[in-house]
Amino acid sequence: MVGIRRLAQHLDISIGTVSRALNGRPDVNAETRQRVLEAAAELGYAPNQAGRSLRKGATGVIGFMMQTGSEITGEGDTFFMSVFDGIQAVFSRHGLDLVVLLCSSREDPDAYLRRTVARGFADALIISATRRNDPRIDLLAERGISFIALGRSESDAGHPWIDLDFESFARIGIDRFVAQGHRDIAIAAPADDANLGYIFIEIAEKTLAAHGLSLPADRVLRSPPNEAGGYEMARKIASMKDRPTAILLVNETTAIGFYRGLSDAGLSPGQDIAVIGFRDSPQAKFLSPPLTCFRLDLHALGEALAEALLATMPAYRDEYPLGTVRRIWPMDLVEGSSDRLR
Amino acid sequence: MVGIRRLAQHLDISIGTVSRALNGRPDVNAETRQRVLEAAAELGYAPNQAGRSLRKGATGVIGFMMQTGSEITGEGDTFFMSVFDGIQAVFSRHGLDLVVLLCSSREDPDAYLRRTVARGFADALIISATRRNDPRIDLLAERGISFIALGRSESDAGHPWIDLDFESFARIGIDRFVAQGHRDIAIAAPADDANLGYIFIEIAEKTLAAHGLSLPADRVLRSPPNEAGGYEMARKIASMKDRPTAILLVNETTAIGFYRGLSDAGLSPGQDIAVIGFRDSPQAKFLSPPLTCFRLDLHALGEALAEALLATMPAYRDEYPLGTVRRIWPMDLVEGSSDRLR
DNA sequence: TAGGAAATCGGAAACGTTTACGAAAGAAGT
DNA sequence: ACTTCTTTCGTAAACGTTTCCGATTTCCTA
Repeated sequence: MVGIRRLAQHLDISIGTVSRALNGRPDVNAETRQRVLEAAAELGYAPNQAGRSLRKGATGVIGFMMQTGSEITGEGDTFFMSVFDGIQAVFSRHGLDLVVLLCSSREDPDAYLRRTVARGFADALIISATRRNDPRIDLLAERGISFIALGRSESDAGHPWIDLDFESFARIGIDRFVAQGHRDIAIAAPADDANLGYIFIEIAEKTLAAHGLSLPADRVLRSPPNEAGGYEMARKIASMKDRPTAILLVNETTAIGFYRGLSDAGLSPGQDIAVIGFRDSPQAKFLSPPLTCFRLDLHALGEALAEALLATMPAYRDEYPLGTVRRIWPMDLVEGSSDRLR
Repeated sequence: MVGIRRLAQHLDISIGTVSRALNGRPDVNAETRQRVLEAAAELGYAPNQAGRSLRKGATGVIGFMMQTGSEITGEGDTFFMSVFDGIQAVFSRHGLDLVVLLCSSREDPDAYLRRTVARGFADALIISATRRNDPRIDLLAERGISFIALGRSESDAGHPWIDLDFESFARIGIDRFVAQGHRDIAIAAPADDANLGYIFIEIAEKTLAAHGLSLPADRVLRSPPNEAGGYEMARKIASMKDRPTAILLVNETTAIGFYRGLSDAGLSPGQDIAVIGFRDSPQAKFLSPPLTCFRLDLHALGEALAEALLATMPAYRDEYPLGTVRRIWPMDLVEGSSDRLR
C-alpha cells in the first residue's frame, strides 16, 4: 500500500505539501499541485481512512441503521433502495458515503447502536423503524451525535425527523369509504413494536370520530407487515360473522397477501370488501383489481433526509442553515378500483 | 469522548496496561484487569475505531457491496436480508461487523470499489451481481484483498465464490416440461449485464439439446429482473402467433408481473402456458395458481459465504483451514400447479 | 534600496491505539 | 547469598494523516 510518505519521497517534497496539494489547500504552487495529483494517480495513492479520520476526528461516512430480517422484509424491497438513492444523491455532492449498518436480528438494537456509536464508525446516523419510546434517540442526543429519524416517536430530544403523512392517508381513505356509505370500517396495522402502528390507530380513530363513527377493538387488526400477515388477516375477516365492509391497510406488502387470502376464502376485494392500501409498490401495481393506494416520492424523501441531517452537522451548518426539521412527508392518492364496491 | 488515556489516569496506571487488560493479554494482574474492566464500563469507554485500526491495520468490518436501485429491487426483498442474517451469524462469533457498502446508481461500480478498497474501509469484501467479465475481481485479487463473490464469473483470479445451482434449475425444469410433452420451451433471463443471464441461457441450451430440442433466438426472452419486466414478457408472448407452450423464469420477482401480464391478455399460467419460476419468495407464495419453483436455504448460504471468506483471511486461517471455496448452492423443487397444463 | 507583504514550503506535533521492549520486584532454585 | 526465572507493569515507538507554525524566497511598494 502506497502512503503519503512514499508519494512525498517519490516527488522529493515534504508530506505536508503533498497533503495540502491533495486537499486543495490554497498555499501550494499550482505546478506542484499538478505534479502531486499526477503522481498520486500514477502510484494509485488513496488516503488511508484510519489515519485520516484519526487526525480529523471525522470519517466521512454516514450510517443508516437497519435490522436484518425485519425491515426490508416488512416494508418491501424497493422502498429503502429508493430512499438510499435519494440520500446518496445529496451526500455524494459533499464527498460523504452512505453505508448500511446491519444490526443482527439476534442483537438488541439499542446495544448495537451504543457499540457502533462508541466506536466512532460514522459521523452521523439515520435511524428508521422508530419505536414509540426509542432509547436510541436519547442515546444519540446524549452523546451529541448528529442524527435524523425516519419516523416519529414519543421520545423527543429536539431531534429532526421525517415521517410519512398517515394523517392524510387516514383522512382521505376514510372519507372515501364514508362517501360511499360505509359505516363499518376496519384498519390493519403492523404488529411489531414500531411506532407506526400505534399512531396510525390513533389517527384512524380520530378521523372516524369526526364522522361520528367509532373504531371497536375487533376492527383493529394487527399482523406482521408482510404477505403472510395480510393473508392471515384476510382469512380472519372472511370468517367473521359480521364483516367490516371496508378496510384500510397501512403496510404495503400486506395487500398482496390480503388479496390472496380473500380469494382463497371465496371473496373478492372491491366486491365483497372495499380495500385501500398504502403504497403503490411495484408488486401492488400487479394486483387485480387495481389497488387504490398512495404514491410517495421516495427519492425526494431520501434527499430531504440527507439535507436535514447535514443541517444538524456542525461541519455543514453554513451550507444548510435550516432549523431542526420535523416534517410530514406527503403522498398522493392513486385511484384503483379496489375501494368501490361493484 | 473518554479515551484510553483518561481511563488510565483515572485508574492511575499506564495506558499500556489498560490496553492489555482490555484486550485480554496474559501479562496483566487479574485484579488490575478487573479494575480496568469496571472503570471502562463505568466511564462508558469504547476503543476508538480510527486509532485502533490505524495501529492494527485491520478494521473488524466486512463489506457487502451492492448498488442502489439495482439489486434489492431486482432480486426481491427478502433474498439479501436472509443472506445477511446468515453472514452475521458467523461473523458475530468473531467480533466482526457486516456493513452494506452502497454504490450509487450514478457511480461506476468498479470506480466505487477502487475508492473503497484504497481507503481501507473494510478488511474483506463480498461482492454480488457478478458480471461476465468483472474488473472488480481482478482489482481485489491484485491488491490482495480477501473477498468472495456471490455469483460466478469468467474473470478468474483463483478466488472463492458461491453460486446458485442453475444447472439443476434448468435440468429439472426442462425435464418436467419435456415429460409432459412440451417441445416448444422458452426461457426468460435478466436483461442486465449480470453473468447470471448469460450462463443460464447456455445451460438451458445444453439441457434442451440433451433432449434433442433447440433454443431458437426468439425463445430467449430478456427483461429487467422485476415485476414490470415480467409483465412485458407476458404481453409479448401473448401477442406471438405461435406461442411457446412452456417457459422457465429465472428471476424471482418477474413471476408476479408475468402472471398479471398473462391475465391481462386473457391467458392463464398453468392453462395456456406452463410456467416454472425461480424462487419461492414471499410474494410468489401468493400467486394463483401456485407457482412451481425452487426453494433455497438463504440463511445457510450466508453462513457458507462468511465461512468461505474467513478461510481466505490470514487472521483466521487457523480456524478455517479450508481451501478456496468454489461452490454451487443447491435448491429444491417446490411443486405448484403452474407447470402442468390442465 | 529597504522594508513589508505574499507565496510557498518543510518541520513537527497531534489524533488514540497497540505492542515490542525493558525494568522492577518478587519467587524459586542452587 | 547469588543467580535465574516469572510476573507485572511502564515507556516509547509506530500506524498515516492533517495542520499549525515558522522559515525561506519572491514580489511589490515607498
